Amino acid sequence: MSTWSDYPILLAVAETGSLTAAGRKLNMSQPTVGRRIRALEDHFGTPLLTKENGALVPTSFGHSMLDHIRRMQDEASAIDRSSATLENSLAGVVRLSATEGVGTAWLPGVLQLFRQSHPDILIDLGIGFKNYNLAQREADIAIRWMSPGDQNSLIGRKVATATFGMFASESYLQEKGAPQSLEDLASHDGVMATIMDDKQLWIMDNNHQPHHLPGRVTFRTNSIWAFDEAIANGYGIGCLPVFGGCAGGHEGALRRVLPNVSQQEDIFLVAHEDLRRSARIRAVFDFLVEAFAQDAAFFLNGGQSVFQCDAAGITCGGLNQGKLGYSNMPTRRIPNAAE
Amino acid sequence: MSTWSDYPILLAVAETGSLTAAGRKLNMSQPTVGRRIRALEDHFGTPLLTKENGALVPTSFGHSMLDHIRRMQDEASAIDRSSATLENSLAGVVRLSATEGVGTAWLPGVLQLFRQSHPDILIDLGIGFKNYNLAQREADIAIRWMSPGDQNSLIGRKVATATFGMFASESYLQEKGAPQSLEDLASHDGVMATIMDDKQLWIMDNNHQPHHLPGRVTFRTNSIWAFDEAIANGYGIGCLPVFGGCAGGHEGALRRVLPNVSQQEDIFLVAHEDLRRSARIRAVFDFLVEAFAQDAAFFLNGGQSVFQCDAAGITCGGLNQGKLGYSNMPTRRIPNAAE
DNA sequence: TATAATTCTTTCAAAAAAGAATGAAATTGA
DNA sequence: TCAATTTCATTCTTTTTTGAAAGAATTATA
Repeated sequence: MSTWSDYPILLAVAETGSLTAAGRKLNMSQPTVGRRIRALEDHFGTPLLTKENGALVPTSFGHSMLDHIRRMQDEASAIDRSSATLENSLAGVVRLSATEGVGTAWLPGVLQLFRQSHPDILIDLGIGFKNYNLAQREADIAIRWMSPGDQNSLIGRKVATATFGMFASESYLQEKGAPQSLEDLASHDGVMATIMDDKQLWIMDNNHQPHHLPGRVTFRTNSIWAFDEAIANGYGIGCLPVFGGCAGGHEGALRRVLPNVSQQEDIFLVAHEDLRRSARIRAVFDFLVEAFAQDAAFFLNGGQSVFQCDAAGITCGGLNQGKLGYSNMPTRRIPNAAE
Repeated sequence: MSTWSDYPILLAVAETGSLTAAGRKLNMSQPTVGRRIRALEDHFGTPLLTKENGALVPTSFGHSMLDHIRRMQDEASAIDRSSATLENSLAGVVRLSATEGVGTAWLPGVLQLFRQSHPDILIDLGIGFKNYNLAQREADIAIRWMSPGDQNSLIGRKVATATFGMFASESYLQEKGAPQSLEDLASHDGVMATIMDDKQLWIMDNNHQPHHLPGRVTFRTNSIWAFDEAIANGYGIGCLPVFGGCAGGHEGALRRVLPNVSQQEDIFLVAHEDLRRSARIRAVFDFLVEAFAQDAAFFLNGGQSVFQCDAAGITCGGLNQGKLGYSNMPTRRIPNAAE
């Protein structure tokens, strides 16, 4: 038998640094992973991985081998993608990836609406800081803060513009007072989030570099919820989206400071070119484009989402869904950030 | 488990057109091949092969899949090649590919000499019309009539120039007489061989196109031995290399016609760039370069090979091997071509 | 330093895949 | 048209591979 099936295993071990983690990732037992690696090493007569500081690291030959394996994987992914376009039914799984804020606060409710017209499409929503690899089909569609550029035949579409403002808790303001100008920020505490890929969340200048940074950073996280909690608990001033869902958990407790200072970021819907021909993926994509368009004011100015307040219907698949609120908004939050 | 190991199986079936032949090629049983293909088809939910005129032919999706699989195979081959360069010992197998003429008449004796200094290198000699794919490592070194050009990172080295002349049998000449000029060939019978890749073996003009073709072609083959036999049996005039080994089987029975007409073709030694670093492959390569150089006159003018007649020694691996003839020249030939 | 936790190796029973052999279907050639 | 050959499907047995569990080694933590 060919050694090809062992290659993705080697790749997983190299990426995770352990046999156990690779096994988890590949849904196979750790002994099997170990055996397959050893089989490869026996076949090539040379070690492929060595233990370095407790982690398994590729040897020199292992590295050169992995270069080739990654290119093999690109091709294998292309096969998987093109197979997805074969089936033109409006049934099956569509994997969606989104950042925490939009993904948890806005998406589930909106997609509830989608289910009405497409009951056989199962949405698999991956939330997280991790950028799911669309080329490898870890996700079919991603909602991102950045355009994909021209890389990897990804297509990106700007679907909304979100406004960010500066917020602090009542308790913080009582203690330190509110800044009256951008310059005042230098004498304030700041809470930072690194949720948008690698960008820090703060006021940006025209070159997309943060400026008027706070005098002291008191908390840093990659979770929008922990971020939110930290601000609410008086850690300092933070830059939050004005739209309800994510900053809204403590909307009552938070005060906007420097209300004329705001920051705008575009939201993109990203998918792989190959998948445009898949009926069900296209259905989700088109629905989301429409949904974002309908809720443009929500992202831009905050307030109520049209989907949340029964104010409007959204057409989906040609059918006007009528006025439809939703009830499964997430209510439970991650506990206090200080825990 | 991943489907990767099924990909080369699909490739083999697509290339051979049958499960049985693919099984032979891959050293696996026909039922297994069939099962793996079906597993792939189940996985992708679509047929990959259909039966057309008795042969298995890829479907449209199968075709697009095979494109990717071929690129995967290029990478897998690169892994195999680079693994060959790891091991720097002068032991192991070196796969050589050569055309019938040089491969059977000249090579075995020459390599006998090589064995003296490198007893642990096993030469695996593949003779045949088929051009072994060096990129896929079907062979490590090939002796060819054509330079590889710049394709596939192959390196080619011109090692000899062989002279071809026109030959016919005594019996043919008695019946039809000998041509006195190239123009006379138009009224003669010709025997054609297509042994040099796709080139026909005949007198070439400056553009490497055959000209002064015979009035009638009486026999055509891709075997130099059948070719040789056909000429000896009076089928007509043929273009043969002047060097002993291959035309030499009937040297006594053949007469050269138009002795001032000759044709020269270069012989190339070809290997993959990646394999230059392999000690044992390099040893064979360098030895052959030297051997061809020593026997330049043999290929150019015919007569005795220096290796056959104890006339000279050849240095190999820095050691002068001294005068060494060899005894295992092939004596048995393929039987009469008419059989 | 000792304890806990994690990761890898080994062993053994269970599951999966492979090959051999037989039979059916299709193709080729007379 | 029929026999001969080739190719593919099916069945059964053997072999290989896998996962679970328990033990050893290493790393992290108190």
